Amino acid sequence: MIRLLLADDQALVRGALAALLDLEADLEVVAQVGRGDEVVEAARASGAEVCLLDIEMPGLTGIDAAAAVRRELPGVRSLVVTTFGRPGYVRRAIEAGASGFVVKDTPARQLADAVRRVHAGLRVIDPDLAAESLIDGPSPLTGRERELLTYALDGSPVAAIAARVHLSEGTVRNHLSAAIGKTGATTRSEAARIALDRGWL
Amino acid sequence: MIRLLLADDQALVRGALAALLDLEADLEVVAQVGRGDEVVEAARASGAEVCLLDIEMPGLTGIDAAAAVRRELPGVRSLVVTTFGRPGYVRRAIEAGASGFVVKDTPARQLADAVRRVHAGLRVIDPDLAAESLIDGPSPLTGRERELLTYALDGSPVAAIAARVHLSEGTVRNHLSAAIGKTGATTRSEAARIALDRGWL
DNA sequence: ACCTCGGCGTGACACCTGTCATGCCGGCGG
DNA sequence: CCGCCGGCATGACAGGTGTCACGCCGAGGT
Repeated sequence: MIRLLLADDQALVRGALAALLDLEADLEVVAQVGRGDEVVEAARASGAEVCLLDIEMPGLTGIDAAAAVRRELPGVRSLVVTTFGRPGYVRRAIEAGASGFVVKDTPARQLADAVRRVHAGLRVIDPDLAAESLIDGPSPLTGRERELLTYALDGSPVAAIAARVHLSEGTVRNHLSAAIGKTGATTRSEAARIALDRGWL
Repeated sequence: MIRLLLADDQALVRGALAALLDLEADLEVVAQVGRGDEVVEAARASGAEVCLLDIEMPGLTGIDAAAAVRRELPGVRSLVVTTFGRPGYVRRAIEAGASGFVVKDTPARQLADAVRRVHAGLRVIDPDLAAESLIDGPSPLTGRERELLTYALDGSPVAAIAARVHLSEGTVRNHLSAAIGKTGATTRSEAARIALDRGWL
């Protein structure tokens, strides 16, 4: 009997996944949480062996939660399940100590197998995403560039960003210009969108 | 026995919802599709009585699919289930003839009840969203404004948008300026993001 | 110690962008 | 019929934006 923890902020999806996995004779969902920062505590309390983690969660992302599980509960394995197949996510999830990475549009029947493989100590990674994450490599953005791009995501004017990070407008423009070059974009909004798509933020 | 059709582009979520709803004694999932433009045909072939429709789907949105069901199969009711609780979505879903609107972070056990209510001819609408969609009213954007905003979503320069719709750059700037005023934004990217959040696009 | 290199920060310049005043056109009520 | 209004289109002007050349500093390599 494999003991499972489910973490997803959408209650409907969480409950539905629980129903799906409980149908398997050798799987048992022993805990469900809706926030990333509740994962470690719930896993410890319930004695979970495998954690199914969504990335987009309040409190802590699924990737950071996987790192926390790795650190606090070394025997527990993590399987990251997410909506968005962003190449950078795969890399970061694996570096954080996750044993597997699956996107939400894989067939439902494969999920239980993925859980079993992870529990057995194997790695499970979506092959398309693995290839994609290899070809475009790790994020080329520097720390400042990444930070300023996240502020630029909502289309804020340069002046607002400059004030927020206590920098000259010229400096902000310069970092963003570098990011525009590295993403192949022509405006900072486009650069921010591209970086987000690739999981660089 | 209520006959259900499930439409969601994420196979994992679709399968999980099927598992969840099949647990109910009086519900039966008779069809599953991953595209909006397959809904009507599958509903007809399977004799579904209620359609559970996600909004974000390839081919046709869940809202447009609800309208198509309304038109082609008048006896069949639609329940829209979506990730994003955007006020404009509720209004448009109801106008399209959907009988219910539920967001994906409602508790799983309430979903079956929502299906039963819709099947019985009642309306099921998330109360918070209903209130929100009333206070900020329908979209104040004109046709052109909405069109140009969608093109501005990815941060394209004005020149690119102007070329795409065969208009002068000045005209494009003017429409976008109007949209900026109506959304309370200060840049077109911000305006596009706000309009998207409210379901105006 | 010296050099080099990459990240960071700054200001000047050319260009793009948002605002405004203006005009055209179709629909609607007096 | 006529005036009025709202949507659409355009160009001029002021201000915001991306690019560039430059300088500073700390981390390796020689």
